[in-house]
Amino acid sequence: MQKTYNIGVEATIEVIGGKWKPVILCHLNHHATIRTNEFRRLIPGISQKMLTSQLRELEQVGLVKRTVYNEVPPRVEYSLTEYGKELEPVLNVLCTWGENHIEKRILDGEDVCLIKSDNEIA
Amino acid sequence: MQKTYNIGVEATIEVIGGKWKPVILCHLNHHATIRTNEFRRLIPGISQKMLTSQLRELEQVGLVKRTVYNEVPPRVEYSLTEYGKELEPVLNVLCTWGENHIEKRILDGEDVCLIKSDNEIA
DNA sequence: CTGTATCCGTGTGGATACTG
DNA sequence: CAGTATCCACACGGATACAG
Repeated sequence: MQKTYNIGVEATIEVIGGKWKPVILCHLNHHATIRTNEFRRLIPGISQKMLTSQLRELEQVGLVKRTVYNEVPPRVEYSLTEYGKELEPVLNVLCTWGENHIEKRILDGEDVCLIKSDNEIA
Repeated sequence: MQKTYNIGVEATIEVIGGKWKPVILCHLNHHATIRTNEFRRLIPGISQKMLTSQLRELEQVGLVKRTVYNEVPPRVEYSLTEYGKELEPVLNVLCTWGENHIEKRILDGEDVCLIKSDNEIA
């Protein structure tokens, strides 16, 4: 049985939709390589379970690469695959629109803010 | 209490996230104005309930405008607001990435396809 | 440090019937 | 034609505990 889509975005949502995947991918878009615990710091709201399950699914569709180092203590690093890097324009535009939207809401007097613990870590 | 975000995309997802909102917005991005029943034809999978509820939420955040005409039979038209039109780059990139992803999967031998009942209706 | 397993509440979303 | 109101199932996702 054939799976059909009526508009391109349906396929996009199916792959990178949901509450956490876009966030995970955006961080990977900014950092090149991220360890598990770094994710838990970058995304304070996510649970262990969600983090691994979402990463596994992104791995399945070939967007994320998982690298395990046989060390003690164990070390696992995640990064975008070549195919995943094709998401860069998508992720950039999703991020910047959100930043602008937050700006707008601040100007509207809402009590929101953006904590950019993300960039310029090095 | 202040609402905080750690990365811009979190705000984006909060507003246009979910299973249907991106699809609805993409269609509005293509058509300028859409009637309720046209939506139900463009998005065969959506239920009446979901369609109206998602449209209401998009109206709430100021992305979609709802126009009611006092006619018999009743006519309601939806369109993007000025602010909603700022989503255009986001929606375009979401659509085209999905189209390319479907292409890729077809080349990989998967039984999927994109039915473009969407454009060139006129 | 990283990852699994389990339990369980809740929101999302579907089906149906009904109103203006 | 457009929208509301119920009822209800299920998967999403959180909390916790445990394992390699």
